[in-house]
Amino acid sequence: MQKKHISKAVINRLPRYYRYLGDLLEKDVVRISSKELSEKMNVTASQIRQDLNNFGGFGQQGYGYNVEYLHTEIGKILGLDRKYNLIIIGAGNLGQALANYVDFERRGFFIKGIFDVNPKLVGLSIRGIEIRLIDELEEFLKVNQVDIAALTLPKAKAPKVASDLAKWGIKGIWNFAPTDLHLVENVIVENVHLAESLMKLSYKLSEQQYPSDK
Amino acid sequence: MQKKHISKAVINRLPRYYRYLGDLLEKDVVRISSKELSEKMNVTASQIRQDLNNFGGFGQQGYGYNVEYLHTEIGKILGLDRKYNLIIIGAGNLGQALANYVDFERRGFFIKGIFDVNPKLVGLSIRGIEIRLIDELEEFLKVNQVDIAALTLPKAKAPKVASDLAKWGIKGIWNFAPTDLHLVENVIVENVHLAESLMKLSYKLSEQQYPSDK
DNA sequence: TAGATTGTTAATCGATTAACAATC
DNA sequence: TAGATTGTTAATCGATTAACAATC
Repeated sequence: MQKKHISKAVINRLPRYYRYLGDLLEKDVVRISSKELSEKMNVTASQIRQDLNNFGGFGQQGYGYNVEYLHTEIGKILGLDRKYNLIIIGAGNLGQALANYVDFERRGFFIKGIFDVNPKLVGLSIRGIEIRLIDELEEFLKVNQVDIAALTLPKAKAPKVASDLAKWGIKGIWNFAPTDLHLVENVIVENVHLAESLMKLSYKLSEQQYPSDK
Repeated sequence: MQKKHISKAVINRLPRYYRYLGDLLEKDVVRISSKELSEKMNVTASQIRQDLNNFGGFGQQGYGYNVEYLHTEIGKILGLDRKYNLIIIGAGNLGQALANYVDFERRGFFIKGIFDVNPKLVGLSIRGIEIRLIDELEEFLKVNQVDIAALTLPKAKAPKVASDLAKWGIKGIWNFAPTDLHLVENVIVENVHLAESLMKLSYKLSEQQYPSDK
C-alpha cells in the first residue's frame, strides 16, 4: 500500500489537536464535532477533517468524534504510545531546567543522563540523575539505549557533539543551540530556537506600533 | 502608501536570515549573492529574493547583497534596533534559565524583574535581578515601563496572569505555558510549546522507523 | 425516518519556484 | 562593454476552504 505523504503543516498541527483533546478529556467531554472543535481552536472545521483524514476515518457521520478515541489515535500517530530514553548534553541553566521538567515523563520521555564539559558539575544530581563528564558519553551510549539527545550547549560546541552523537547511534536530536545542524540523513533534528522566537515577537510588536495603513 | 501584507511564512524565515548573515559577518564576509546564501541555508535563491523584496531592494544587480547592510536592515525589520524591557513571570527552572540567558541582552532584551507566587523565592537574586512576589506586579508595572512578559508558569495559572498583564498594559507575551492564551487584540502572543516540539520529534522518529513505502 | 456530521471531491487561495528583463 | 545577479512577473505547486454526497 502506498502511504500518503503527510505535509509538514499537518504534522505541526497534530500536537495542538492532541492538547485540545487532552483538555476536553479532562473535562469529561465524550464527543465533539469538527465544528465545535474548530470554534475552540480557531481553525476551520474543514481543515480538521482534512487533517484527520490523512490518517484514516476517526469519526462517525451524524455523531462527530469520540474524544478519548481520537486523543488516543493522535497519540499513536505522534508516537506517544511508546517510551523514549533521553539524555541532555549541556548542564547549564536550560539543560537543568529540562531535567527538572517532570511533565515529559508523563508523556513517556525518560531522562537517563546529563552530560557536561565542566568537571565541577560532575557528581551533582538533578532529580536523581547525576551529571557526568561528556568524555563518558560514548561509553554511556554503548551501555544504555538512548533515543533522543537534547542539546543545550553553546552554538560553537553543538556541531561536533551532534556529529558524535549521530556516529554513536542517536536517532533524534532536540536542538536548543542557535545553529542549524547538518547531519546524516537518518538522524532527525527538531530545533527550538528561543532567540528566533523572541525576534518574531519583537517583529510583531514593532509592526503593531507602526501599523500598516491598509 | 499602501503597505504590503507580509505573510507569516516570510516572517518566520527572517530570524534565520538574520542569524546566517550574523554568522557571515563574524567571518568577515563582505558580500553574498542570493545563490550562495541559498546553498548555505538550503532554500531556493528565488525565495530569498522574493522574501527580501517584500521589504525593499537591499541588493545590487551584478553584485549581490552587502552582508553588513543586509544584516542591519533585517535587524531593523525585526525591531532589533531598539531596546525592550522584559519581566519573567514564574521563577521555576525555566524562568530562572531564561533570566540567566545573557545572550538576550546582547540583542537588546533587558530583564527587569522576576515574579513568583512562592514567598520562599522572594529575595533571591538572579544576575542581580531579585525575585518578587507576584502580588507586587501591578504596582511594579505602574512604576516601570515593561514591554514584554515571559510566562514560565503552570498552565492553570497562565490565563489569569495573562489577562492581568494585558489589563496592566503589557504589549507582548512570550508564552511558555502549554496553553493558548486568548487575549485582547492589541496584545501580541508568541508561543514556545516545548512539549509540542518534543512530540514533533517523536512523530518524525516513529515515521522513520516505519518508513512509507513510496 | 430525519437530522447531523463525516469523509472526500472540487474550487479557491496563497506560497514557492522559474524565468527573464533591467541594471549594476 | 560583457558578465553577473538582482528585482519582478508569470507559472507551478501545494495547502486551505467550500461544497456535498454518503451514512450513521
